Amino acid sequence: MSHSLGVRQAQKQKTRQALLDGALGLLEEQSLSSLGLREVTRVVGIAPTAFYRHFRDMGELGVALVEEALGSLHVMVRAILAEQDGAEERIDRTVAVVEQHVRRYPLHIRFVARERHGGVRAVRQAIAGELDRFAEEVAAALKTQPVSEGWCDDDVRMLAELYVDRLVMTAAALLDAEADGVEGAAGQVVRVARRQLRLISIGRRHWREEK
Amino acid sequence: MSHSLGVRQAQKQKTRQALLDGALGLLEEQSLSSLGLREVTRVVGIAPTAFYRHFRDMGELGVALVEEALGSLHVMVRAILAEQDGAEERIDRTVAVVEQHVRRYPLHIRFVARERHGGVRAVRQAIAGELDRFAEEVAAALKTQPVSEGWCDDDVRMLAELYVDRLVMTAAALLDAEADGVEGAAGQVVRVARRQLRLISIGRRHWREEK
DNA sequence: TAGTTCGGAGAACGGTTGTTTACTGGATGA
DNA sequence: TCATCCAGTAAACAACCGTTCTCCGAACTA
Repeated sequence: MSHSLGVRQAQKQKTRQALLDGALGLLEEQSLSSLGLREVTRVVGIAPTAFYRHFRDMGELGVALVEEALGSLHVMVRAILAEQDGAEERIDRTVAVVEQHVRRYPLHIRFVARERHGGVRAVRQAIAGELDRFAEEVAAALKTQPVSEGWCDDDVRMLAELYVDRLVMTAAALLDAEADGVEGAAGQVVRVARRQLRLISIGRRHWREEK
Repeated sequence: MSHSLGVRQAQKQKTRQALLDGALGLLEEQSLSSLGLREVTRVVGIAPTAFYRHFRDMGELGVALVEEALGSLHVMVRAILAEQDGAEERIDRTVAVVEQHVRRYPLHIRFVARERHGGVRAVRQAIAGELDRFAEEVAAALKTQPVSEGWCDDDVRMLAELYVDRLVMTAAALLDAEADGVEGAAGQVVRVARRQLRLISIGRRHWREEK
């Protein structure tokens, strides 16, 4: 396999990616359900009708964007879960990774936060499903940690969901803070997020001894 | 003051409310930035041009909806904070109130969850500001509780934000669960929410003794 | 009662939308 | 080399959009 793709398919994937990128850019300042097919093709520089060669409608493009956006998030979470330090170091590292991810993929974060409860059903479901797999992955990692000894699977899962939600919310808040341009707002968000994770971590350590 | 309002103004407020209600209904299945002016007036049963007698554009109507929706949320939170029972009873009561609120004002909840990160800047800012006042109110209530002794204001505030976010997320999840129609999904959400609040509550009790 | 105010109606505007149909020309594969 | 495929083009369609301007009639005010 000297060339994994023919010229034909390579070019097709190229304009497909251009459509995704163009749409993602436009979605910085509007939501998916108001994004027009013509608007996207205009930005990409192709004829409106060419859109149909790649997606049936904007909803399908949205679902493709979900896979792209949450794929990059998966990388982020794996980077966090790989750490084996103490609780405090892990928290600092977690928030730092989130911060860096927001700076690298701001449009992805914005898209996920916006369309998670957005107006397109198929996209909402795609995000929900992906975040679900996400929580499952986090739960599996939490389970291996010594602190989780004696925890039932349901409790680990609810903790994982708490973490995932918090990470997404923090990322969105961080994005808003940077967009507002208020000096120091981002730093404030980071410091609050650290303390919130710390409080959850404390609750986790004392979970078993209560009931 | 036998009649607080003339027939004129009363009728105006009536159709204004009809516009808000009509828009809110349409917003169940789409987002604000894709909602058309004509679409709303058509549902209400008035001429498109009459819209301008009440709002400059859809963004302004959105901001008005924010005030209406979060006004009802304020009532909910006050009901929660008024309780003076033990931690466990308060958690059960909190989740119950949220559950009942979701069932009474599903469209308001949907709107807030959707437009919190939505495509209309003015509406986003209105929601953010309202949730901020919200967190402040919760923080003030938390501060009076014995558990908060020795807490600095910043820490109380970060806890309040954690609670507010959690409540909004729970309400949205509850709404989705009921919309999906899966039997028992709502109950599952409620049980998870209770345990998450319990874990946060435990973290809160052991906060001071760490660090 | 006479004059004014104003919420709403109606028609018309230029512009944009999604989608269809027919077509072109270069990559593809026998 | 030659027939086939297929990503992208071009034109046309009816439907809808936000907005302006003009007018009406009922509620107000003096």
